[in-house]
Amino acid sequence: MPEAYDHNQIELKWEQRLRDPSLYRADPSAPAPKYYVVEMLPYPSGRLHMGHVRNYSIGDALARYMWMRGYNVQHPMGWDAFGLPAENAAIARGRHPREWTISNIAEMKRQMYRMGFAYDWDLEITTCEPEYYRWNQWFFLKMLERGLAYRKKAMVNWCPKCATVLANEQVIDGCCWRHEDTPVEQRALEQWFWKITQYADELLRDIDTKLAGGWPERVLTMQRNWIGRSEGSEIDFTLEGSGEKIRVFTTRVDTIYGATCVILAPEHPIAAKLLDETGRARAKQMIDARAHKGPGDLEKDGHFTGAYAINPYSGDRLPVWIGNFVLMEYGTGAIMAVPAHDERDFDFCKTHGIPIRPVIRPLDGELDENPEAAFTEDGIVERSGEFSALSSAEARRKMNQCAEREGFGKAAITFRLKDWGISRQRYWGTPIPVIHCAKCGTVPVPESDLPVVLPHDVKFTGEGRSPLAEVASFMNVACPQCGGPAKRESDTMDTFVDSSWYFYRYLDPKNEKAPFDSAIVAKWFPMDQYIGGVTHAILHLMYSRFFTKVMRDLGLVSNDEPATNLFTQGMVLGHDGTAMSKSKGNVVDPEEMIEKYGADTCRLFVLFAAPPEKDMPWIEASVGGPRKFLERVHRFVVRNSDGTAPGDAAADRRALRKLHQTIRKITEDFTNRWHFNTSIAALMELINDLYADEESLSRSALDQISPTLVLLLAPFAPYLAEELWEALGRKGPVFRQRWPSYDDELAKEDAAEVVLQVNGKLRGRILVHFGASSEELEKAALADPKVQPFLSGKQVTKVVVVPDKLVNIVVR
RNA sequence: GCGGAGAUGGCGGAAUUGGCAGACGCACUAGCUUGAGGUGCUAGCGGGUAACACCGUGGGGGUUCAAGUCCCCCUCUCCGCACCA
Repeated sequence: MPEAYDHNQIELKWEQRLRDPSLYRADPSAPAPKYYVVEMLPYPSGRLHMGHVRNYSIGDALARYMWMRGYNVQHPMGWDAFGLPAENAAIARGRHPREWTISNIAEMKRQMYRMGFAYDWDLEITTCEPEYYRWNQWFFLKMLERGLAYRKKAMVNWCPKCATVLANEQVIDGCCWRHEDTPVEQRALEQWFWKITQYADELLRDIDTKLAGGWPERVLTMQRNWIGRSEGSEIDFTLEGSGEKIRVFTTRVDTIYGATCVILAPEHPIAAKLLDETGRARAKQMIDARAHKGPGDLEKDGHFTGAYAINPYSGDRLPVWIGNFVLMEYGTGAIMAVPAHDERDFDFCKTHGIPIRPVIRPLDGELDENPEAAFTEDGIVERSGEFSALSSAEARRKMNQCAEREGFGKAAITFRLKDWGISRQRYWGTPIPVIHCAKCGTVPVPESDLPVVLPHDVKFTGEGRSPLAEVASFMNVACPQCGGPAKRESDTMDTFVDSSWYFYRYLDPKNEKAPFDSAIVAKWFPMDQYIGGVTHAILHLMYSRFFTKVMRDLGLVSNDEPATNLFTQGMVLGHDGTAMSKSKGNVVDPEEMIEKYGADTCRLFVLFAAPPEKDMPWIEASVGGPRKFLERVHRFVVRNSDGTAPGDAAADRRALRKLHQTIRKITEDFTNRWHFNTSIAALMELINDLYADEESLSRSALDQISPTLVLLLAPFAPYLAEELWEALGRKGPVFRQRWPSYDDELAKEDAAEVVLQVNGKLRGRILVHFGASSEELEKAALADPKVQPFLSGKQVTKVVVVPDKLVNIVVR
């Protein structure tokens, strides 16, 4: 009896032997085509979770397969090491974020080694190290130079009890995460923004021209919606009295003769001027209420300012309101309300007693004088002066021309996409490299002074201003321009900055002169494959795309997009089919599973349980299947590794045929759609067949089958593959061997099985030689004893023959 | 509300191009093996029937010799966005 499959003994042995990162190194001088595959880097939260195991098992299988296909594979890993949890740990447990983060990284790296992921660890990057984040700062300065970075007042969540700014994820049901009964307020703070909107058009266009086909359609749709381009008009309404202009954005200027009021966002600067004290209190109330907005919709609320504005087309005198449903961040922060032709306006005007004036007639009907609901489709314009009787589309065109001619408006395009607010009132992030000088204003830190190093000794109370603001030695600095006393910026950068370009830095991680060497990047970019969770479909990927375009415009890279292909894997769910969470108690710890079943089994299960793009539940009872399979492979290879074997030609033929069918199947799965669940199922079928014929196989057949089987297993269960490769007396490592090729002739069945149907129902099957003629098949089918009873007393009206496959006899 | 994805045995899933529904695995049942077993092996396993017939891929219609797959209508589930003017 051969020794049993002892996963711990095998895996720990090979983990040690295969530790050298140079084994996984790409060879820059190799003539082989490059393949750059990156899995989204983890946040070092403490331990690997099943989502990581899945993500990295997919990427690892792919990297190993591509190596075996002879590609020059680059496969790095790193740490998204800045972020809020580290700071929370500091507040809750008094551990320094740095120490907490570094020890988490060590732990997770140990786990990744244990899993046997094939990374070139010499490329490792850690975003919280000054060697990395200094280039965030450098990019910030470049953005500033190019006018892509600017400062403006923006609203933040504010907890009055902590007297501190809250991140969105710290706001729970509109209240502070630490004070559940304290509603969050909105406060305006000077913050830094990056002008991603300057690239809105290109970001949108390249979705179709550069990404379609290589990125999941779902992600592209989300990005298109997020960018939200919409064409319309901007029109000035003149305030009665002051003559000040209120500019509104509308996509339906054709309805403007139906406007019955103008509504400003409560934050609108003009609103502050028009409102009295009560009005301003109402505005503040609306702003705060919006922050608490839970899943339930907010009631439409409004307040009349007392002012009137003139419709430039009709001359109508319209009341000016503020309304809680008008967003300052979108369009111009002001709208014209056309209740007859917009549902929201209809709602608003109904509740506030504002008149409704229909001006669009449906193409196939009459103008509804007393509408019960808004008619929002295009139609024929009526009661609109010189524009009457035009179609909506034509009216919009003419009205835009008119606005431009008269100087009170123009055609305009608005994006939903907003500029990227990168300021965080946090400690554990990249310090923003600017200095505030009373004399010179906002002064960038000179490039030669980078990095602006995050100070180590900081108090974490979770209260008060940003922690950095309290560190005098950090804050007080001489102004780089005038040398006078000045203060550093105390905000740090959003951690999405770190993850927007890390895949470039991997290629040249130790460069001290530049973020990376452009020549090296040019060789490897764009990434051939990027793999991660769909949760990052919008923000991370949009910011990464933006960064790439900025880097291109800086002359650093020549690619327009970071990745040609994106793959989004599904989530790993608990046994109850819902997302794993501590509160539900359905969390499965990968390390426990590795202990119990082995890393190879974990990988295999996570790839086998579902196709990789789908969510999959972790059902421990099912893990035994892949485990048993590995045991069977181990047993088969070990006990057949030498000695004589009887040899039965028919059994050999069967086994080799199945072997070649399996190679073909797995090769196709890798090429087409990554359905590794079916690849592994094919391997299971193969081993099942081999067991059935084991006694009869010849020595020479076994000598072909076993090594090939091991090679096929290698991308999915690398540890066992190494062990068996060695047991077969081969020189490793196995993931640097050639992927086996298949022979279609050998894979071919001896005879074609043809299905016999009568009226589309299966009645029998026959074996025939391949390429049998339709006449032959028809004759055989009509004569078949299983088919005959279904023909008696019936008239054959038609016979459909699909050669080598099927005969369908149609009877009446 | 808008947009996207999906619904197949007790469970996870397979069927890639309109051509045998349920591959592979789990669970379950029976037999053999074992001193014993969370072991190994063999067989069975959609419903239905003594066996056939027949029924069966969320529901209803349609196209076709043939539909899980194509078309129309409906229901439900998940995800994203959600007053975007």
